[in-house]
Formats: sequence, structure tokens, C-alpha cells
Amino acid sequence: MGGVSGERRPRGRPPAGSRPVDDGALLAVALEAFGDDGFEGTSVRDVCRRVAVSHNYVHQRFGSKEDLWFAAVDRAFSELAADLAAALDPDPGDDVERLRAVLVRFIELSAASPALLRVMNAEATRPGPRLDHMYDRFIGPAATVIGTVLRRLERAGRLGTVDPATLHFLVAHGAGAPLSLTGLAAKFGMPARSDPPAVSRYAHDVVELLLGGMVRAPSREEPS
Amino acid sequence: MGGVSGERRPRGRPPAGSRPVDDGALLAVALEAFGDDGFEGTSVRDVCRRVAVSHNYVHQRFGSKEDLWFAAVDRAFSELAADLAAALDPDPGDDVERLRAVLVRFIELSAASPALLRVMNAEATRPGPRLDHMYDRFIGPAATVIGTVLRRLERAGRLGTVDPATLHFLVAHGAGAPLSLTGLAAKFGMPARSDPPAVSRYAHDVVELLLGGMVRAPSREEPS
DNA sequence: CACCGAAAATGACAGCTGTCACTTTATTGG
DNA sequence: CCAATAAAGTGACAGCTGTCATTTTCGGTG
Repeated sequence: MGGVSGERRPRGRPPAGSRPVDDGALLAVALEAFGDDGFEGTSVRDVCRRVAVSHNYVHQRFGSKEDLWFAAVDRAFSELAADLAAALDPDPGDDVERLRAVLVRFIELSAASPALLRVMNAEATRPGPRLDHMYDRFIGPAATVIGTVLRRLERAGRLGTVDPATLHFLVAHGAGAPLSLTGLAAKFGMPARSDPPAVSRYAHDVVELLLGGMVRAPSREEPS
Repeated sequence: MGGVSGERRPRGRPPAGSRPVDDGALLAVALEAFGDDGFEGTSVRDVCRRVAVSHNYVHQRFGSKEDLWFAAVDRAFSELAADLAAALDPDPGDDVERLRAVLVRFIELSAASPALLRVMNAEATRPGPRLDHMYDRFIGPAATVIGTVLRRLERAGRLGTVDPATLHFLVAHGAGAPLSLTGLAAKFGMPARSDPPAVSRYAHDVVELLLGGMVRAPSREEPS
């Protein structure tokens, strides 16, 4: 598992035609590791081993363990942001529909790459430069954007007062949890990350629940 | 910070009157560490240092690093369960009210000891004996209990169909997140863990949101 | 008072980690 | 064709980790 290329590389500079080191794969493996074991718990030597690269390739290429972390997180977040934006630009409909679509798409994307959520969980417990980076460059801006949508909806009377921060935690760390905490999710029998239709159904259901709430008025009509 | 007793202990068996090693404090520090850095990332030597105990006290007392983990988690979960039960036994009111009270209390207790939620986040990503332990002994049974309440409410027509697992993730990992992911929560300006009234207000608000939903019907009445 | 067990600390060890310095090979420019 | 540079691997090092083995001290009992 994880060995991206089986062979060990020869000692010198690789021949021209040969495949160079796949930094994309390296960053993906690194992100996975950081998500699984946290920053302290991750061994960059192990990451190197998994992509069949010399034990300090990342040090020469990225500078240090922390720089590798930044590179991996930046890449993943950029991809997520691009994907989200691309999926939502051509949607000029109702504002509530736009909100619903954003949330659903976010959950679907979380299923596609749960490592980022895991890294967030690992870093969000205490302050530090890594959390600063994530918040300042990605999470804060995103929260600002959907915050304005929320305020617009509130002014239009379509929404109760909803704290954007609370919504963020509920969606990213709550609704997204079954897709990032796969071990626990399996025990609960939740939809597998690898079953896109099931994930999509789940995403719509949670968002519906968040927007619509659980409780029904105490029965003017009997249950069918 | 962390040094529970300042002095280093003398070499032999401690004199009769002297305070024995405070295993409770040790387990608390250990849980905090496991929550902050994950199992792999936690150093039992560091835990020992923080409670001013010899570098392998835990090995002699608990057997191994993993046994220390089990002891710490068991203790914390038992306390949580007892506290929850004690707070909710004398509440025979309406079923919806009981549900609301359970959820609110759970969030308040999470604020009091966020380490357990962090440990859950750290372990829930992949299967293994530690996750098994948590699920089999605590989370599964708890989910069963509130599952029956949910079904009863559904049959009474008071609730839409709500998957207990989804609710668990939304409450424990979503609503609880601002109190366990304190670093990120601070950036969002969420209520500090150490301000119980604010936490209580927050708890009621989120639960209200979960039960009542966000969206209002498109304005038969204008907003006040 | 001498002895045995209990409760703790200390020593030792192999293995792993992040980083630095170096070596090896291949490409490229003159 | 040869020097310079680029792109990788190897070696070495101090520091830390989990665990096992040993040592020290104290309390209780004959």
C-alpha cells in the first residue's frame, strides 16, 4: 500500500527520458500522513519511503518538514477552492438554492479528499503558524463570502439569525465528519466515501436537515 | 504549565505521610496529550515529565503506552457518562424536551473537557483496537439509547426522519467542535471554553438550530 | 532487628527522526 | 570534449522514544 513506484532510484541524476519524481503524488501522500497522524506524529522519512524516494528528498526539495506541510496543504486547499468555485459559478438562481448547492458540493468534495478535513481537525486544537496559515488564506475568506450570503438572506427574512461561524463548524466538522472520520463512520454504517451516489444522497439529506430542522409542529395531521 | 508537582521524587519508596503519585492527574495530562498530538505523536516520557514522575512510571503502573491510553480514555468516558446520566435522570418531561436537554448538556460537558472529543477525532479516521474500544463501550450504547428516543418521536410525528448516526456526527463533531477545536474557535471569535454562561447560551442556540432549522418560510410576515 | 515485598527512580538499548554535509550521476553550454 | 550545474541518493549525528532490567528506599512482619 502506498508505494507509488516500486523500484528504488539509482544514485545520480535520473536519465532524461525517465520519469522524474512525482511531487504531486508525494504531496498527496504527505497530506494523507499529516491527516492520519498529525504533524508531530508524521515521519517525513516514512512519507519518502512510501513514494520510493530517498530519505531526505523532501528536505532538499521543500526545505523542512514544516515546509512540506505548507506545500501539501496549499495544494489541496487550492484544488478544493478551484473545484468549489468552478462548480458554483454558473448558478445564478435563488439565494437559498445557491447556499444549498454550496454546502452540498462542499460535502461531496470532502468525500473525494478527506485528508484536508483531517488535517484541519489535527491543527485546529491549538494556535500556531499552521493554523494561522489555513485560516488566513482559505477558511477565513471562505467564511466571509458565505457570511455575506447569510446576511443577505437574513435581511430578506428567509433565514433565522445564523452565526456563520456556527454554520461552518456544523457543516465542515459535523456534516463532513462521516466522510473524513471513515473509521467511525464505518461502524455507524454510513455511506462509504467510495460510493458517490450514496454520498450525494447523504449530502442532500444533511443539508436539508440543517436548513429545515428536525422537529415537526406537534401534529395537526396524523402521521401516514 | 503542566508540572503538577514541582519537585522531582526521591529515589526509593515514598515515605508514609507523603503524597503518593496522583494517577488522576497523570491520566488527565495523558488524555490531553493524546488529544493534542494523537497516539503516535504523544510521548509518554513527556507525559511523565509533566507530572514530575520518573520516565517510565507509566510503564510499570499501566504496562504500556497503549494501556495508558485505555486507562485515560476509560476514566474520561466514565466520568462523562456519569455526569450525563446524573444530569438527566430527574427529567421526566416531554420527549422533545428530554432530547433537547441531552444535547445541550452534552455540549456543555464537552466544553468542560474537550480532550475526549479530540481523542475521538484523532482515532476515528481509521479502524483499530482503540476506536473499537471507544465505540463498543461508550459511543455505540449511547447512540442506541438516543436512537430509541428518536424513533419514538418519529412515530409520534414530532420528528422528521433523522438518522441517529447523522445526528451523532452533527452534534458531537459539529456542534461540539467550537469547544474542542479551541484554536480555530478563537479565530472565529466563538465563546471561550472558560465562560460557562456563554457556552450555555451557545449550546442552546445550536441545539435550537438543529431542531428548528435555518430557513424560514418565504415571508408571510415581514421581519421585525 | 532482620528480612521481604512494594513503590518508586535510574540505567541501558536498539530503533527511529529531522537535519546537515557529501557523493554520485546525467545533462547542458561552450 | 570538458567543465559547470542539476537532480537525485548516502552517510553521519545528536536527540528522542518505548521498553526491559536493575537499583534504591521505605513499610510491615517474624
